[in-house]
Amino acid sequence: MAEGRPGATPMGESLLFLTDEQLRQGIEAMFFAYRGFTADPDRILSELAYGRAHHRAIHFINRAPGTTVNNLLSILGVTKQSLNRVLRTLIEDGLVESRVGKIDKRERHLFLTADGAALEKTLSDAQRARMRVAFRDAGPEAVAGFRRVLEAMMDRDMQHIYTRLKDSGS
Amino acid sequence: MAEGRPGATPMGESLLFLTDEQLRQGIEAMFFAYRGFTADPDRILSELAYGRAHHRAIHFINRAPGTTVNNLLSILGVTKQSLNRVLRTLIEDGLVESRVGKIDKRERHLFLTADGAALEKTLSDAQRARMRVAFRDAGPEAVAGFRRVLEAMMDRDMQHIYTRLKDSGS
DNA sequence: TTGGAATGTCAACAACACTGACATAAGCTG
DNA sequence: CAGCTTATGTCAGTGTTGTTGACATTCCAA
Repeated sequence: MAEGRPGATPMGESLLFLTDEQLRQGIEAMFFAYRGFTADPDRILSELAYGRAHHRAIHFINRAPGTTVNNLLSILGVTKQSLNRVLRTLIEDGLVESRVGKIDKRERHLFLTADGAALEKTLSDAQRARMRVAFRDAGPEAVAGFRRVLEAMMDRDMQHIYTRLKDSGS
Repeated sequence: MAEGRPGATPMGESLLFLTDEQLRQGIEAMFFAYRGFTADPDRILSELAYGRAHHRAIHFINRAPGTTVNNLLSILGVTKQSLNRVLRTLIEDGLVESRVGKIDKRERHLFLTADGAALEKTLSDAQRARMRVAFRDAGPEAVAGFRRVLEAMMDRDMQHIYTRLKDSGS
């Protein structure tokens, strides 16, 4: 989207939202909001001896059941060792099931068990509740803008992954 | 989930943006965007043997020069031990100066040195550059919505801190 | 059969958070 | 002044999450 009224003055009227001060406020808003964003799930997880990494794994396994380990790695952007530590505990605890691939037997396909799905629901209910309040308070146009800015802030790879997930879920 | 029809929805026009699917997309957008948000500073910091915690300290000391340790603690939301570890290295490396309070000598007031200010500029230039592109691509209305949603997502305490900082900086 | 891909595992390490305990200095209150 | 509180710093231990590097296993494909 290359914008830019051809004839308008450069600083005329409305590039105010691009001043360093405005950008800094955006940065701080991201920082404080992310804390709120993770606060509710974090509280639940800490009582279960799990952390954010477990939440993320559970979230995306729920979102794309049967996903392979490699696919999950590219979504989460961590090393396989790091993910493996988390997956191992989730599998040991009976929240995640790992099935050997039928076509390619090297691959492991990941699924939530009933217990895993229950925890996922608990976590995402809490996180969605906050998001719902924020969305409702801000209104639909604000939500559209929120998503537009966030999407533009992602790395290109993440944009693709995000879009792919988004389209698969609707 | 069969939805769609813009005109005749059960909830009266437009509460579509509050469906679970929409909320989940918002959640994933936050997750992926935050990765992008921290990516550029993280790259710079990793070459200097610093981490995100150092960045946050530097950012807020720059934002509120002379702030006390306790004030910084409430902004960052970590324990004093955690913050102290970071501050100690920054002071040792000559990026931050700690001055005993004149009125209350128990307090330490924190300032960036010239070197500290230089690093702050490097980091915030990188982070602002990405934010600027995202803001420009999304447009002013989207930016306003972005900020409205983020603000509504914060914990109440953080809303107050955020607002106070915002008003002090403009 | 050989090479490479996917996965898993072990070890070591670092950043960053936590709790708990204790020390010091300074301010405040009775 | 004595005693309590506050602000800060420090030490020790622990946990989660990330990293590298090395190596083994399995299995597909050329």
